[in-house]
Amino acid sequence: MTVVDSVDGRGNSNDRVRRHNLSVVLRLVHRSRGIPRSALTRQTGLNRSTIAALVGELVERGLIVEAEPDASNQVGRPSPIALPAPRAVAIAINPEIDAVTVAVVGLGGTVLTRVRRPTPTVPSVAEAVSVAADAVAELRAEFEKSHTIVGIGVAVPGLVRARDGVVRLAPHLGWIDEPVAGALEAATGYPVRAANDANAGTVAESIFGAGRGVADLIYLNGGASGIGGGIISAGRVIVGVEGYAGEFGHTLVNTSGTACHCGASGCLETEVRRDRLLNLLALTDVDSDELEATLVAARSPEVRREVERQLDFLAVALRNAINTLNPSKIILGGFLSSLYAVAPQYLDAMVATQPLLAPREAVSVVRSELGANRLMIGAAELAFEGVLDDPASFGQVG
Amino acid sequence: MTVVDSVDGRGNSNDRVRRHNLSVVLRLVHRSRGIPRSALTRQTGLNRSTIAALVGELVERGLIVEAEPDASNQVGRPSPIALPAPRAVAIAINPEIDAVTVAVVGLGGTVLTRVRRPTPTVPSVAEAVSVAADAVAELRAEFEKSHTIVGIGVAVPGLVRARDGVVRLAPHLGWIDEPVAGALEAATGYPVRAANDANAGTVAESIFGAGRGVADLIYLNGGASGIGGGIISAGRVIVGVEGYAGEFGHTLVNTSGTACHCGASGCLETEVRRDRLLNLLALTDVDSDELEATLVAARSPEVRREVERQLDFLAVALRNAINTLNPSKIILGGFLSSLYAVAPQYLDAMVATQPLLAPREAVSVVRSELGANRLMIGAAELAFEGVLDDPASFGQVG
DNA sequence: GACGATTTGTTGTTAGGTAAAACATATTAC
DNA sequence: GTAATATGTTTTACCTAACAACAAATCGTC
Repeated sequence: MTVVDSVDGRGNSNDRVRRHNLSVVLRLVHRSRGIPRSALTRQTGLNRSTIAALVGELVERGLIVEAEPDASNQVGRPSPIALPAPRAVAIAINPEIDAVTVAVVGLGGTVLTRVRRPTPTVPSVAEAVSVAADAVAELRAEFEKSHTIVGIGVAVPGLVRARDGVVRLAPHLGWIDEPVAGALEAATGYPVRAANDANAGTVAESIFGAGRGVADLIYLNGGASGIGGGIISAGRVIVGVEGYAGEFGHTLVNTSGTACHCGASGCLETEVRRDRLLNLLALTDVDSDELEATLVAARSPEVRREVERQLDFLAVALRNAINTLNPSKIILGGFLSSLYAVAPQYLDAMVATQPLLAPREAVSVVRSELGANRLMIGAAELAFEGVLDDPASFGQVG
Repeated sequence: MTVVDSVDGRGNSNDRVRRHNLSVVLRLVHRSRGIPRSALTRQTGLNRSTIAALVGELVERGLIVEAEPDASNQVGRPSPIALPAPRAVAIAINPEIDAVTVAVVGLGGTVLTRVRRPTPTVPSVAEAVSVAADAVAELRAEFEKSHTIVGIGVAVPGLVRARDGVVRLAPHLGWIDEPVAGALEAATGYPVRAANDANAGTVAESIFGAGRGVADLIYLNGGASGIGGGIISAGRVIVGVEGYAGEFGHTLVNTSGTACHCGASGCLETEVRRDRLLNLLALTDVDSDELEATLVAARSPEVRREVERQLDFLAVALRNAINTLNPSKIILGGFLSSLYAVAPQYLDAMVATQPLLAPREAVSVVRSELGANRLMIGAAELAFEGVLDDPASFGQVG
């Protein structure tokens, strides 16, 4: 692996080195939530004196703070702990069919506030933007004095064009080719970046959840509306040419399957469905925890059959993903995580036999670790991206 | 897109900047086969004087040469053309079931010599290594005086662990867990890197073939033994955690399909097979061009039915790949390219309806452009990687 | 055919960032 | 309490790229 990246064919000028190094250090602090300066020195390979200068600048800019050393029981002079500064925050927005959720998230992935604004009906773009902008205005009033809001990230349940944040299709919201990011920018004045919700979840799990420290992973999320996912390869999110990558929900898993809203048939998300489980369990409108508890407690053979049927199809999608992407971890979220919780050995057995031997030996299936805040954290990450890429754009020195 | 990459968390020291810039410039020259210095200035964003210094060092190291300016009909002082130096070469090796092919490939992807050494039977690793080492010794004698051999790249029809070049499984050669790279290093004294043959083909098409200038693509190759592939995303090869990524041949395309040697069933490569076409056409042991010519000329409805049946299954794999990876190009090689040549509109129609609308609008299917030298060029790229990453390791200055 | 405009190569100078070395400091081990 | 160890701090030196000024080579125009 190379230290610096040359794929874009851009050269490196002198002060870009500084920017790059600031970015590297800030990212390490961001991901770690508290890391000694000595560890920064080791992990970056930079000189002690250089790290001191970089950390100094980041502190001056208000992006990180230094805390007293841990009682570490280590020989040698203790090293101060670098922490994400509480000042820098991002706003995360997640429109859904029955509500718009808005949160303030700190650097380091801490959710400071979270408000859920129910909508009477499935919101149009204008409604969702209006509700969100209202909430943003309130949060702004609350946080603006004590914090610096770097921007807004939106996690949308649909296909989002990365370049400009246009929602190409959000089937359950009924949105088609809607410039959501642009509308939110106009309504709030903040820079807005939008992405698919499962992609946001992937980033969150990758940095702060079950994927910490894993460079090659696949995240699959089962939601009320369908199945989405995301890919991290060599530590980078795979977005594809326009940002639509990760749609594992429309992988073919059943040649004789039924038609899907996407136009094809036999898709993973037509076979593996949350509502089928709810129906069998005679539940309506429950949250994830309740569904999982009921599912785990269920003893009916019909339930067991349905669980295994769904896991059979999930295994097909996993086999395809493992063979084509060779991940070291597969993280299951939403009701897929619950399905796995009910019969882990059943799925494990299929994952241990269906993919090719070499890639299957390298992979393990785990449940997601982040809870309800996953999308907020992932969306905020979109907004932090600019600061993490170029910390020198934030705050002032002197 | 960031100018420099920080995903590995390494910082940037001062002389690494120089290495990086040398690498960027060399890669541009390598990929372009002849590029004016002024274009290097524009594409890197570096200063004229800096480019002059970098090019000067690369020339001194014997990695590039400068040629007279083109008669360009442009206002202003003409800019000399930077070309890959003829001196730097790599050796490419491709073991197959009936022969071992060895080639000398120049920087810039030019195949200088190519020798095919037939083997009486399917070679064992020892036999293949011995045949290859023989050929390498001869080529070394021929080239050593006038050229500098940077190393050896091996394209293996099987799963290769990237880290150490161990062949985990080459089904048609019957190789299992064989340290091929290590054995070749011992036999030749050169550094050896090995990879899957389809991955090598992907790299070759991406740099010099149908994928030139495309950052997000999928390559699918149909060989006598099966179907392999590779992924380029954001300009980088996706290898996965151990190097096994790209095995599209074992994507499920038929729920009621037959068992595959991989242990699963309904795989793409059990349904889409070259030998079925050969049987129908009453051909044996023909090369790609003959197969394609016969296939295109065939008028029998059985042949047409089989072609369409195979394209139906191929379309499923493409749908999955398009939905999950959102590429802008899909490149078909080997007999998949021939299949496509017979009925392009048939496959295009499926690609235009089965994937999700947004990603399918962004993708086009094309045939591979590189011929028989594809694997040699891709394998050589493995060997060039070290020099391209750190040109300062090659040659001497002063 | 000469002159201006334009583009690029060349040369010398300057600014800026990191590494290295020497010293200072805080902790553990004995 | 002293030695060993690890890390923070300060100063210095080196290296790289940018910049500016000048030179050179081409095209277009009168």
